[in-house]
Amino acid sequence: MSGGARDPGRSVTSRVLAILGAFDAAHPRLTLTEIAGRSGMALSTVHRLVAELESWRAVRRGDDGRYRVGRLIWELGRLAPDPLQEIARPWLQDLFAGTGENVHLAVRDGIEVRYVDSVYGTRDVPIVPRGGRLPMHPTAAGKALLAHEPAWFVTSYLSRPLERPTPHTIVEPGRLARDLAQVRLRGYATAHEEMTLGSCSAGAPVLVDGRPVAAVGVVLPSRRVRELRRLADPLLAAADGIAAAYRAAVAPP
Amino acid sequence: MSGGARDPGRSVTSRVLAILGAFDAAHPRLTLTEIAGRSGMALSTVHRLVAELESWRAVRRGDDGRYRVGRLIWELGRLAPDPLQEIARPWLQDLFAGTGENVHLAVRDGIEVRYVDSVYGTRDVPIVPRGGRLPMHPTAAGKALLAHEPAWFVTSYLSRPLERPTPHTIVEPGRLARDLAQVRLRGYATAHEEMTLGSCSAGAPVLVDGRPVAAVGVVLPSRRVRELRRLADPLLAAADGIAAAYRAAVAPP
DNA sequence: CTGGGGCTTCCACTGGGTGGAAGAAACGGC
DNA sequence: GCCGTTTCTTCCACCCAGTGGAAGCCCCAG
Repeated sequence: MSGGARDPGRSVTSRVLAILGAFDAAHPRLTLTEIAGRSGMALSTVHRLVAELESWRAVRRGDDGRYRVGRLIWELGRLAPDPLQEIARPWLQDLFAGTGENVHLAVRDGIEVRYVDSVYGTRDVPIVPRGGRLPMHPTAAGKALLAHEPAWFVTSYLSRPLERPTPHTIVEPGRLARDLAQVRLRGYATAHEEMTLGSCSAGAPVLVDGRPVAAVGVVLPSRRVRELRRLADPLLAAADGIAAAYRAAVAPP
Repeated sequence: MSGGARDPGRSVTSRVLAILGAFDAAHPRLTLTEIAGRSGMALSTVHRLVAELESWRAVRRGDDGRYRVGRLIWELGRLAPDPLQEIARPWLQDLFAGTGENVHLAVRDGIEVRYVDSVYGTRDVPIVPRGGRLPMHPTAAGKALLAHEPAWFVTSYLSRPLERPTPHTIVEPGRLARDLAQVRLRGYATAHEEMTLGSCSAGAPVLVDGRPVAAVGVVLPSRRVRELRRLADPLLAAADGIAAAYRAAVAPP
């Protein structure tokens, strides 16, 4: 460009993105003046660029005269992969590095847990393959998620016959409900040979705005059950770290 | 700009948006050359702009060398209100204009239906206020939605004691399941004084990729039950119209 | 070794971009 | 209803950032 550009060296592209970047979770509706202030540009420049963005429906002017993010961006946003996994990976790596145990990341899929990522060494415990799905109540990650689902979901989950992959699986609604209450209290769930004989695990929920977005888990051979306690702190730290990072991604500074 | 611009009159802003607009549901991953082709710009221009977009994380280069929509856009997309209501309104208006009956739009919220919009005249049937919530099984819109939820959801919904606001409410799991099968077959649901004595209704699901995104409904006073049949066609047309428009919004041309 | 497709870099040329300022419109206090 | 304040819109002289053709690079398949 040119003109009396007070700030030469700044590209038009960066200006356009600065305008879009002025919107965040804390400021989803902005006036022209606010956009100018937040993006550090002259009001008239913002005025012109915003008008063009509006004609492309990248932003939209509401009835209140304020601008919001528009439909074009909404549509494009759906094309981007959910960054959950990407955000979580470093924490999984750290957790694995710090403990040496097999760790994984899981999300709820209907009434099952889906294991979406894992970091593991050579420990001899069974690994659920990526994308693998299991019922929720016999797994630590599943219980961590279930414990934080809305009451109606938990109630309806408990009010049906539950699978029992091992004799240790908890299938009595009352006992399972008490277990879940315990999970909410402690902050993490455990499972002792409830899914597979020979291994136990712990799982902590990744809570974003109270919603269980995912769960982080560790698996150990049963003979080392006692060590689960030791793993609780790093596990919770990882889960909270992921939650904070995810929250930050959804609501940038 | 300037230079040998083959296409003077085109602003930088429009170029940036044309690049982003090159991505759609059918083309979520694009090479540089493809972006250039789809946006009608010189490769070198695209190269430079895309590099800058990447530095802002508006796009992102995958391991395969192709570009995808980036995190910035993903984050911004979450700030835009879901255009469902906006998309549906014209169809609701048309439906109301064509039938003269009170019509509404509803979505599922947990295990209830939430009425998010309505268009109504002076007909003397009770109106559910915007944002109002009701159980799913006694309402036509609720049954339209429920009928297309995944099996696990329906099963668990049916396997608990169901509220019975009127003596006509269907609460027997078997009968309700048969009713839902019927809904899937006919394409729309009906409710005869199942929620409120004195009024009946019909509801059709808005199906996008098989998912019940919303439901459109009409309410009549009970004495005019017979007219529900007559309303089925326009109702289904509206639901399909909304589905097509919503689908188009999620996956632009 | 050669051809080709996709990506990257370079650079002479130029017209689209800039922001201060003035004017219009909407708002709010009295 | 009047007037000061805030926000938005329009205008325009100035000029540098943007453009795209072309040449070079890299990798892979034949």
